[in-house]
Amino acid sequence: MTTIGDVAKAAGVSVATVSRALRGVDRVSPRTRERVMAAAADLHYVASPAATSLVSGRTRGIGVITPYFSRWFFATVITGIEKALREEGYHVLLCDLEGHTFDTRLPITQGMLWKRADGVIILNVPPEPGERDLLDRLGMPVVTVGNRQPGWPSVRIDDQAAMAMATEYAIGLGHTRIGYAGTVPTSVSHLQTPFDRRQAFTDVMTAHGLEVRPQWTLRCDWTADGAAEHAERLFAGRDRPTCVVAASDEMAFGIMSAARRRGLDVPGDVSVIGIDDHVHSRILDLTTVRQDVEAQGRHAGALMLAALHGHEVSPSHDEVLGVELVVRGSTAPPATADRARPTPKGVKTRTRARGVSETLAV
Amino acid sequence: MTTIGDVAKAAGVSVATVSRALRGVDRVSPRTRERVMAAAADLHYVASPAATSLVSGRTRGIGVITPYFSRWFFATVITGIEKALREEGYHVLLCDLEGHTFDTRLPITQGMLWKRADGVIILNVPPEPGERDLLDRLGMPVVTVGNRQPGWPSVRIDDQAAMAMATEYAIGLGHTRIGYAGTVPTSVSHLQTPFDRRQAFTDVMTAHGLEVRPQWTLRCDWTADGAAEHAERLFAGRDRPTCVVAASDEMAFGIMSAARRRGLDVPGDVSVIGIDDHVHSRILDLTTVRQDVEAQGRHAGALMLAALHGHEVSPSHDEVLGVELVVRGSTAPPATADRARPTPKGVKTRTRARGVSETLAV
DNA sequence: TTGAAAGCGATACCAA
DNA sequence: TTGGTATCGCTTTCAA
Repeated sequence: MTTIGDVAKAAGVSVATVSRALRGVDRVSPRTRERVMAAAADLHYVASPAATSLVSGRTRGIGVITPYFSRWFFATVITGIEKALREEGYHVLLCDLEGHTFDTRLPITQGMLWKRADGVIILNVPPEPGERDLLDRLGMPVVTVGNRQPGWPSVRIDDQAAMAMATEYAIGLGHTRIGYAGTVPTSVSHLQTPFDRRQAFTDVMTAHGLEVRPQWTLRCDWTADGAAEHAERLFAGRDRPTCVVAASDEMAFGIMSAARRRGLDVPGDVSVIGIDDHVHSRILDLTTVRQDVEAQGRHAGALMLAALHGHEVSPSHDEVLGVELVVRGSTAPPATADRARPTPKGVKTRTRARGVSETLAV
Repeated sequence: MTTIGDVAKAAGVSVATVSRALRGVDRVSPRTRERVMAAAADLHYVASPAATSLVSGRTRGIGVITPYFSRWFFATVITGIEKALREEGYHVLLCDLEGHTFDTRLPITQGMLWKRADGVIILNVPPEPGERDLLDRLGMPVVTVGNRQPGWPSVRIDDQAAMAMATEYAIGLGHTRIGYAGTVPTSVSHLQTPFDRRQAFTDVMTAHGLEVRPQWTLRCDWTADGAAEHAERLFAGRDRPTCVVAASDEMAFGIMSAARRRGLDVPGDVSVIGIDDHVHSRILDLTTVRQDVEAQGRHAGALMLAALHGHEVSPSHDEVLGVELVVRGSTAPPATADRARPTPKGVKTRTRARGVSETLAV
């Protein structure tokens, strides 16, 4: 393993000069620098991050905490984060919480990530109290994605607005018998996204004088399989909704599948709408409210870099990316409703939603 | 930031003793250890990985190189890796190659990963020559997933066997007009999985005296969208196959979608079969050849840990996990064929394939 | 512009 | 069983 000393020897200068020359800072004569660079290249020299980190205090690593790495949404956010960070020579330390409860997390996150990272990006999970303490104590920059946490800047969409858009669209088609998928898990009732989306659904329904029927609310986890299972039971009954609004596209996939398995036509017998615009939503012809997931990751990364570069990032910074309705073939007016306002299948309509409410001040 | 010195002072011992007590190695009197532990806990002491790494030479980080980590397969493998490594206190450094060509990769992988990691796990991509050099020079353990590379142990499935299983099944149903999706990208023609699967398809077809028609071979990338686009063109013609074998489930999704969009019934007019058993394959009722993706990640992680613990891991170690046929509703005998060997839709058949050909010797 | 030397925070060897 | 100390590889004053 070649060290800075080897390079110094080869270039005939001191290690201090090598350090300065290689980092491009400070004054070093062009000729000296050239010699140093040549020697370093020759020897395949790469500075030891451990040594650099020990003296400088920074690691060039950013911890990313995610509830489920393998789910499309999270993996895509992280892709965005990684791309943004890589440009500046930072890298991602992955911390997947899958399979851990609120209680068993701390040891994982603790020594595992802290002290190895210069900052942390937290996806969609609220911090455990011990983690908050730790982060406050360490004073490292934190950015959240997908939800707001007091004291930390965030990047997200407006979950309520997104769900309102989906629900309004369903109602606008003439549906009155509307089911819902995406309840708040009782084990982690503090998850903002499930809570906000359900809230918005209920609010919009109520505002239109429509009833939210408990028996039409699928109490499933946020997976396609889970939704399919619950939806099959729903569709088995005689008294079923003409439309189901799902809080995520993956659940919507499950619902469409269950409907067809029960011999129901989508959208003829039942309409389905989701939120996300998952990578498979186009081919499955799902009407949805689109969010740019990778962009959220990129923005979070940029925010982190800004903080790392010493730019002031306000804890109240709240970057809300826009969403848009993407009408596809899984929705239609209800079979029995009057067709005063038909939206012909196949015509793609796009509606812009709220834009960025506050932009990154770099 | 509390250091080992602070703990030593608080416990009234030397730093050397603190180091020994905390790591649990060496002999330290129980009473001393207790005092040290108490002091450390009190001060929220966590050893600096940088300092530890500088002197010990190890980082407890494992680099994971992946072509696209937001794709289901890769994200799932990485989940498995992360779980295995975390148990032993190792963590994952992500290196996504997406958007990089063979030529622009080295700088990314170079200083970014090397020297920060104790080992590297490479998913499905062959190493760039410079990377091979680097890895050989550094002499760090390497494990590959998804394909074999000379000199490095691997974890994978038998791609040829998997594709043979799919193709045989299609032929066994009576199909003779069979299309294929999953060609080898010309830009990276050395990718083993695409190559092997296509090879096996061709071999099996030939062995049965069946023709592989170029116009029925979809030259698409390995995404659902790409496959859908190409498949729509295929299904637009009059002369179309009665079955399409896809080298991945995601492509199969696209093909099913395209067929239905063209008014064709699946499996009535065209059967579709894939490889993977993607998380959505069950709800989409896709017949496929199942592989345990997360297990591949876990095994790769275990292999890496074994190497790190100094156990001998042979470079020729080749761990081949079994696959199994999962029959669902996307396949049926061709409409025009004689139905001598019908496989009733809805009856799930599972066939065990080759098992692990060699197991990890720890 | 360059070099010498003092840390950064741990580990591990050698004494005690 | 414990403590002193050299050492890991680099950055960063402070002098020259």
